[in-house]
Amino acid sequence: MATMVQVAAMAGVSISTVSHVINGTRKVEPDTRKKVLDAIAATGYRQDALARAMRRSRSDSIGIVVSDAGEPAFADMVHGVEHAAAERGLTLLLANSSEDAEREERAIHALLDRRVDGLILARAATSRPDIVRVLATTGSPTVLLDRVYPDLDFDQVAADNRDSMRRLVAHLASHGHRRFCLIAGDIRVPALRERRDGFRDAVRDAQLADADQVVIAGEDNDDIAVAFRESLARGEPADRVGAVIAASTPLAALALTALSEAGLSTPKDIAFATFDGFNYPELFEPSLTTVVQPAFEMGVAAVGLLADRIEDPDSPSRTVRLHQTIALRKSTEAFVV
Amino acid sequence: MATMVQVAAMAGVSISTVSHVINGTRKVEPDTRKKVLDAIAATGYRQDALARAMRRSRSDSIGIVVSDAGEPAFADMVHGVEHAAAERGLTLLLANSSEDAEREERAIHALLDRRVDGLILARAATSRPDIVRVLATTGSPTVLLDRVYPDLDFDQVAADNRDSMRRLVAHLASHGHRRFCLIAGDIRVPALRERRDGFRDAVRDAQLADADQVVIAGEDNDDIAVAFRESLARGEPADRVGAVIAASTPLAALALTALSEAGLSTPKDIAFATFDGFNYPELFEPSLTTVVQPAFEMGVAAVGLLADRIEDPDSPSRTVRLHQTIALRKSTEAFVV
DNA sequence: CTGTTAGCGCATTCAG
DNA sequence: CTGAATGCGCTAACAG
Repeated sequence: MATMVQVAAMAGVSISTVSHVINGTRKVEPDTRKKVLDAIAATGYRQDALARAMRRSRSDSIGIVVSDAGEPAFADMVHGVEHAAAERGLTLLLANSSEDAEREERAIHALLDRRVDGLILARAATSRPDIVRVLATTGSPTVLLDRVYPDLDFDQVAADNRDSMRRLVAHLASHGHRRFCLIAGDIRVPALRERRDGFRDAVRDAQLADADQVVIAGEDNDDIAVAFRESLARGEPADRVGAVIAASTPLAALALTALSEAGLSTPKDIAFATFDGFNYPELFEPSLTTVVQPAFEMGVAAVGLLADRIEDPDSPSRTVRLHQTIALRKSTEAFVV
Repeated sequence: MATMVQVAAMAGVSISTVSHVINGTRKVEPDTRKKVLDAIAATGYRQDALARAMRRSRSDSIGIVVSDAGEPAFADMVHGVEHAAAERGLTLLLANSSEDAEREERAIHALLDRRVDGLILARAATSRPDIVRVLATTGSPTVLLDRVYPDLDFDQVAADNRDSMRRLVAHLASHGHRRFCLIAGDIRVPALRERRDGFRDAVRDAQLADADQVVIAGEDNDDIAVAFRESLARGEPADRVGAVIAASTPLAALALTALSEAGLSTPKDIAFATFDGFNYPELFEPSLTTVVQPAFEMGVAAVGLLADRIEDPDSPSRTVRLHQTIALRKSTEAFVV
């Protein structure tokens, strides 16, 4: 690859002039400017991003670490981040943590060591508290995405999980459902914990009997599946006043499998709703009532906060909560009262 | 952040010694070694990947560009690439092209400008031929993934699309199906073109009447949907000897929607099979017969070829074809003959 | 076994 | 309006 030196030689100018025409960083005579541009075209010169970043101590790139960019919700967040980053001329470096603390740590360090200007982080369920402390002490601009921690002094972006769950359950309760089974999942994940809390809020609001509600939480999805099957076997929460709510897509998959095995059909025997949902929800039979994250917008918002933080490292940190919409579909269609 | 100079100062040694203990690149007295290690721990020193890459002209990182890491098949390929890259101590930089030629080009350049050691590329349908020429002339180690071009002199990894389609159709034909509708999609995409060709092979092999076969190809999925609906309206290829085959996941989604609108049920009225498939295939009713790419293994293989290429830039290029398995499920369950 | 030194390619003072 | 010179943090000769 050609370097500035060769371009400068060919154009008969100094490398400093070349640098300035490339970056538009000072006035240069149209003639010399043209000579430089021609030389660039002739040599196929490209700026070396590494050398440039090293000299400027700034790379115009940001990193994002998510547990799995293949999960629909994260995929959309990544799309939003890409969109917003491109708009600001930032290159995006993406890494998966696979929901594993060690891989998460490696990914963060790999990104930091490459001198990204900032980091967007959707922490793994088992994420070590240390990692976030490191970020704080080194002062690397960081925004926490989707999985947010209220006690941490970071910029954060998430959906209004608690309120959405509350609204969902309130809606179902207002249509006569009195008995719920919430498959809450791994409540070490803040989003899932928030959804669980929203469920409790709603139960209280609607004055449902606590004894009629089942909440299944746990770290291992296989255990959760077992617990759910047992719950179904005990006859909870059927009887046509029951509803099952899955707090995430993997949990929904597990729940639907168990329901089908138990010979229960939706919404005839039991109502069903989920958060996040599947790639092609319209293809499911019945179509599933789903609380949808504004994932793309969350990604955009994260980049916005990050860019501001990079520009002004000392401003107070902000948390953005985005509204989730509830798509009511057939799986919770009101039974005849 | 601390630099080598500070570590060296604290340890009372030269920076060259620091470098050597970090990289284990020459013998150093256990005592001094310990002093250096202590200083590193005390300062929280981390190697600057940029400076190191610049000096070594090698970054120990590779880039991958796919149309959308959120698509299940690509997500799995990315997982495979990550796995194999981590195993070799390579950092992975991932970018989406969103099936857009311009964004693809930007992504490739962003990666190249950051001096990745090599590139894995699943080209967009509209990918400009130039881009690949640039890669060839600059000699950047590159492997083409999933979407391969037999006339190009690159290392390539793909599934045996043509043969898999041939086997699938042969199977269906042997169970009595005589009339097919292949939703082939955008045959500018090599994988889709190969599948189309495999279909033709099978029709010839089984001596099916050409006039009974429908192949719908096109660049725009909406147009394809319209064409498919019209085909169904004409009564093709129903009558319980018909089968619909979708050549990719988005095409399957479109096909299933149209079938359901037309009031046709599977497999009672019509058989259905697809390539790649959905995230949770077991949740579909009926379960769908699917030709599954060995996506993870394809990712692993791509990294293998790339690492070899980086090591030996002048070896002849290789193409790896991986076998696809056909998961037979209810959607093609044999009707009673 | 360890230290000194010359760049990698670039942005940026400081002089002219 | 332009050029010369310095150093970002690091590795790899080279010299002791």
